Amino acid sequence: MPELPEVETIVCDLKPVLVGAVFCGIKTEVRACVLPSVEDFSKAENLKVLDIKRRGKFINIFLEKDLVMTLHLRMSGRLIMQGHDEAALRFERTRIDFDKFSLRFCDVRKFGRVWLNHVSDYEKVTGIARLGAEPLDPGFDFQVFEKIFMKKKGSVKKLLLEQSNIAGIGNIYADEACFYAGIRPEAEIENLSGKKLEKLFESVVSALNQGIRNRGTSISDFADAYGKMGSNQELLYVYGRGGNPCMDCGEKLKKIKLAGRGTVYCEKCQA
DNA sequence: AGTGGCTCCTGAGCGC
DNA sequence: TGCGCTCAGGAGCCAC
Repeated sequence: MPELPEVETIVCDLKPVLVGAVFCGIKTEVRACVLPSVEDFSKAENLKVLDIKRRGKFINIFLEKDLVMTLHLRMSGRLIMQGHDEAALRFERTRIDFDKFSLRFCDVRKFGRVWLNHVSDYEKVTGIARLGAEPLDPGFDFQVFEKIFMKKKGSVKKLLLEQSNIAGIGNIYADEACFYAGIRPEAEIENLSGKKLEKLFESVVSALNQGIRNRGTSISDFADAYGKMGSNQELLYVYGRGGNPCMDCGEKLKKIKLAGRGTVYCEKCQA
């Protein structure tokens, strides 16, 4: 599923091609996923793309006339550049046409969303306004991290997954970060020592950066803007490996359900 | 106010 | 071979 590193990969791929392109129209087979409505997007026709930026797992495409197109891939979304005349891709739900190419939004589960809003209210409408810290910002240091989790209650994993704390972490990188840090996902955050919390901070940042370096984790659905797989799945220690031996100690990895998500950890390495 | 659980959705994988 | 069941889960929403 696309998390911060996957979305970052797509945005970096798209940026050089998309900036300066002209929006020509949108077509969809899932009307409920295009907001406020397909018809509403006609007001953006013939407008030029000024910039594209990631925020958490959201993609924001800034257009002329203070309009913003926002996309969220949710669980199974892909965003792939194609020529106008190329056939629809597998599970293609929505196509966003620009003058020189078309962006195909493929999404098995139809959870993905595309919005068009004015810059003055896009953050509120899309939920971006509720996002917490951006973990790749230069200002995101341990002091910031510590402050976020101070006075918070609940399991480490649950808090990492809440987008209002830190934006962009999903199930894969939450499990991996917990493994790096040697912390059990179900550990209560208030019981962590300062040293452990610092280790968790470093682990979160390095798990995300490793994902970006490897152009994302392609477990089942993810592909970059050119339709190519990432390679980070080859470097995962725990996610998706329940029942297999721990790569560090050989112990059988444990799989549980936590915060409603499949969760894998090593009972020996993660105290 | 905060939280747990339900909901959206469909393909893959499995047992029989 | 094919049917039906279970699982995967990001995030909004609602009941308590």
